[in-house]
Amino acid sequence: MPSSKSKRSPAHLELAKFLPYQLSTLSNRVSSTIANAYQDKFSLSVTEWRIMAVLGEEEGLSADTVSQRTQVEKSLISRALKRLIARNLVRRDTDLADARKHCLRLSHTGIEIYEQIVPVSKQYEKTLFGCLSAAEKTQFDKLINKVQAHIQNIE
Amino acid sequence: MPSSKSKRSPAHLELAKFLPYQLSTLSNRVSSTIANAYQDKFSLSVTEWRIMAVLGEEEGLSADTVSQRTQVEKSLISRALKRLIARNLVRRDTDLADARKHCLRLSHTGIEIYEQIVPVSKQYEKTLFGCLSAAEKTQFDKLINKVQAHIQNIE
DNA sequence: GTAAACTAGTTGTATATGCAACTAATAATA
DNA sequence: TATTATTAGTTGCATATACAACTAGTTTAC
Repeated sequence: MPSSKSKRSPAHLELAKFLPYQLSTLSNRVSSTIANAYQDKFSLSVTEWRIMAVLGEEEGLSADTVSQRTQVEKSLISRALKRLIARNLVRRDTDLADARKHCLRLSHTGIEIYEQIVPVSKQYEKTLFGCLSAAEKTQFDKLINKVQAHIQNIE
Repeated sequence: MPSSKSKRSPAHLELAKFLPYQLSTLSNRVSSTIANAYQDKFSLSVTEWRIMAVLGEEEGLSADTVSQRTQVEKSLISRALKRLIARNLVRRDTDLADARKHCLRLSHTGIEIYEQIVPVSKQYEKTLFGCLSAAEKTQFDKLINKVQAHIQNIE
């Protein structure tokens, strides 16, 4: 005997419980909030800021490496770098060993800006994820990383 | 006495532990994988599919409601609807009570396509998040919803 | 050592996106 | 019942994005 409570449709998707959807709407909300802040306060796009964040962690990377680290398309990196260099936030030197490559680093001004942005970023993280306890935050991070690694594997 | 192990920079951001960044890269990876699948198999963009998913759950919604449910900008909804209606996947009738509003629902063809996509979506969720146990999945969902609600509150 | 294959980065171009201005319909107020 | 304010939806436009083609430099293999 079939269930008395039939579904709306034979195959049915509950969007509210569909992880890719949940993940995407949360991520979009977080990203756009932060993007607005970077734009308003520092006139930087998220891509531009990500490049700076990566270079703030490690100097002398190539554009290609930055692209891999940030998960941003290399053409976007190229155009974003053009703007950052024009604004004198990033320095670019040609690699002595391989003339195709460039060594990227934050300029003096870039470092100053970077150091202004870092606490702002941290504050946003605190505000947006402030409802999570330290344990929950760790848990969240662990889950994200687990899925991240898993997807990287199956690709 | 200062710590013997000084940081690279006074204010420093570890991107690998920065939740907004982690969330964004994971979400982008998941979304683009699924977007490619929808495009290849059904010639639907993610926005188009989301509209169908929402209408598959509830009929007769207005474009505005669809916009709120999907978290997609109303101009994008408008353009995506134009394509869906042109392809005869969605029907649009003018609301009898309020001539500004339209009642949207999946067409007969739309329902057929919907029912083809749902299992594909579910399979993608299973594949992409397959590394998580049922408990972890629940936990992940709970954390996402908690943050989601929190952000909605502070906005 | 030269041709072919590969890699780093840039640019062309088509499409996606999102804000703001707009039209049309309705509701609220005087 | 005019006048104004709101709301639903569309469209204009500027910018963002992404793929693919391209240039230039380097490596590999014959």
